[in-house]
Amino acid sequence: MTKPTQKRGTGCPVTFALDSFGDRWSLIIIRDIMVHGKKTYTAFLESDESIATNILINRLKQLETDGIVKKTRDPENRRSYTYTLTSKGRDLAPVLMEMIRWSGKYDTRPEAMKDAANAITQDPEDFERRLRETAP
Amino acid sequence: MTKPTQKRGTGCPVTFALDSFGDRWSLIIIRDIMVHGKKTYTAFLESDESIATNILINRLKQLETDGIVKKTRDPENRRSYTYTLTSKGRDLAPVLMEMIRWSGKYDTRPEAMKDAANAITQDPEDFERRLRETAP
DNA sequence: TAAATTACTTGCAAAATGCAAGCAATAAGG
DNA sequence: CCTTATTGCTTGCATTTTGCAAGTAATTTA
Repeated sequence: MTKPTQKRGTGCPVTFALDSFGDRWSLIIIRDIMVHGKKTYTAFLESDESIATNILINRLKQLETDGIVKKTRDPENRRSYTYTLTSKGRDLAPVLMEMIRWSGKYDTRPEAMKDAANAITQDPEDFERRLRETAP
Repeated sequence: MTKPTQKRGTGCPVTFALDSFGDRWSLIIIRDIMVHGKKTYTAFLESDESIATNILINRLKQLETDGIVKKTRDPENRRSYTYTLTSKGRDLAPVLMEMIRWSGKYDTRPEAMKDAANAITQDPEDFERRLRETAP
């Protein structure tokens, strides 16, 4: 198994956060759960950014180890697993929201999707509530 | 020169943000400017996380390209340069703050520095104002 | 009972990161 | 001024991480 990113031992909160989810993929997975309501390995694989299978499983394991994601069996289908956020994971909603706001302000590309940023501006509490419910 | 992380072409705001600063080092540099008032190449080199020289210059160039950081000559010392945040860079303050809050809640290590998280809880507006001023 | 689904694993290539050394332009000290 | 120190880099190479393509095992569906 490929090793997850090594953690740095300083007490800095920014470093702690980066060591937990500051890589190219972890927050994409968290977004897929929070924003798109995805729950399964194959659902994560189908996202626009096309993560590789080995990286995906690696990040899922790391997020599970860090207590951000929880893996349970799907009672309906014994070959499927359900990945959900823990409260530690749901508490990343504000981080995600501020990133979305920032991008909404500075992403000038035509393909930029500003809907989420606008929704946050209109009613941030409601947006956060919906993220935490792990929409949709 | 080593190439910076390649950008993904989806319109997703989370992806846009990650492509701008979602690597192991960019936010550490931004933290050093905002939280510790660092301005120079050598000051960044001296941070606890010990970034390599080639990576540092690579990230500074990328942050400059992305309009997050601005590089100017130091009028006092012609061999020195000053790296400062643009307004686009200063607008990352809320992202940094939410990361600090999250770490304040979940970093249980003895070395965890919770001062910043506590300060944010007590007076978030003031904390943000000070970050934007590029304290100290 | 054969084919499809789901969740992975494995091997290898490419890219990013990290380390150590060196270098050029200034500035400071004797 | 002439040597040494400072500042901001660059370069080469080893290590680590990422990415791609293929394959596998346990179900489940047709």
